[in-house]
Amino acid sequence: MAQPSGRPIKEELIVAAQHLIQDVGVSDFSYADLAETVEVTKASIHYHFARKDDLVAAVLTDYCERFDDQVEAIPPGSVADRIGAYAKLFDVSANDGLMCPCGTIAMEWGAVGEVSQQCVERFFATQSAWLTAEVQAGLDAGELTGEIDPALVGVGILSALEGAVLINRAGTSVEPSAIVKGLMAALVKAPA
Amino acid sequence: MAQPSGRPIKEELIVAAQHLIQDVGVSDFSYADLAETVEVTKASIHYHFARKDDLVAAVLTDYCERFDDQVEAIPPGSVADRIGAYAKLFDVSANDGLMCPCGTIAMEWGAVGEVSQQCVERFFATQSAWLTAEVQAGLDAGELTGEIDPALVGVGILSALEGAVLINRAGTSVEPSAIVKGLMAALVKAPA
DNA sequence: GTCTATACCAGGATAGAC
DNA sequence: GTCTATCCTGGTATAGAC
Repeated sequence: MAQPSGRPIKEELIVAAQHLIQDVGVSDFSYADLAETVEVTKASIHYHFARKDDLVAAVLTDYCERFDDQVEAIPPGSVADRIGAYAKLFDVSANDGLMCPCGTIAMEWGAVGEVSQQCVERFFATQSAWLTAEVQAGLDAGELTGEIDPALVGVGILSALEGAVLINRAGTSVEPSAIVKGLMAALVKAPA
Repeated sequence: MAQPSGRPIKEELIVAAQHLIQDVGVSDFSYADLAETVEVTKASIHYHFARKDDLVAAVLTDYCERFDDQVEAIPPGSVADRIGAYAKLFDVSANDGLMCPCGTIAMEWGAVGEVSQQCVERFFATQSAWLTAEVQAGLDAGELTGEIDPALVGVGILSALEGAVLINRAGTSVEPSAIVKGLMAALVKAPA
């Protein structure tokens, strides 16, 4: 992938583009912006990613992959701890106040190609499923209590996280993980 | 406001622009799009709203006002019912699958002016406060139970609603109101 | 694989007639 | 208050030299 000598420009482009997409979205970042950040010319970027949507798709693919890695790295433990750790992945402090890239795409849905869309669809489905499974495990283990529909709570936590990231850009300042903790508190059975 | 004869173009522009903003966001809608929808020329739009951000600010002001009206119209009743009715305001089926305009602005934060930003900040603060007050009322009335921090749950429900609207644009198809119902279920004390 | 230069188009905004 | 016509800028993308 990376040449023996010289920096791996393609990777640099993906990283910088991801940052821009998280900050201003797909439509509002330009090859000119990216060129300035990475210190190459627009034409060079086009060499690596002929069309803008190729770059966007590469960014999303990369993001989803690395996100999955982070989720897999969550250590075993109580469901509350695991979901707490998961929620921290969305925190403002962990992401420089930037959006989740998949969240921005959801909003700019019509502005990206099919590859990107499928990537984002899969992301939300995967995260929903992971959370649902955790909630189910919590119920099975007797760690959670009350009227709980695992699938609904799973997608609910994901929604709360995405929404929390969003409104934190607009005056709110409550970390996504704190919000989920607040919602989960009522579901966790008090230890005897 | 509206002329005795002739249609109130300014209102029409605001309504159509709001729809566009909810659909594709601020940056991705153009005066050309709007001109086509309302069947006037770009120049005419500029007569009513000299700069694009004037239009955006007008749209947001109008939206927030009408949203507040809808919230005020929620009938008295149990907290669960009231929050349920509130959540329905966000439903996909009630909004043609469109985003909450304030949600789109939160994402495109840097692309709008101060007036618009303040409007959105106030919106989230207001909604958060309303939900928090309802949760508090539910606790006071003994309707809700468990480990509940009203402020955290209030902003949590708002987050879940905004997030649910967002991910519903990307493959998910669970109504925001259903999600909130699922989260609330665990907080509501079973009737004796 | 990176550059300069440029084609091409669309967006926001303005001027000025009607 | 609406129109036609136009300006200017900035965006994506391409051609072709190095």
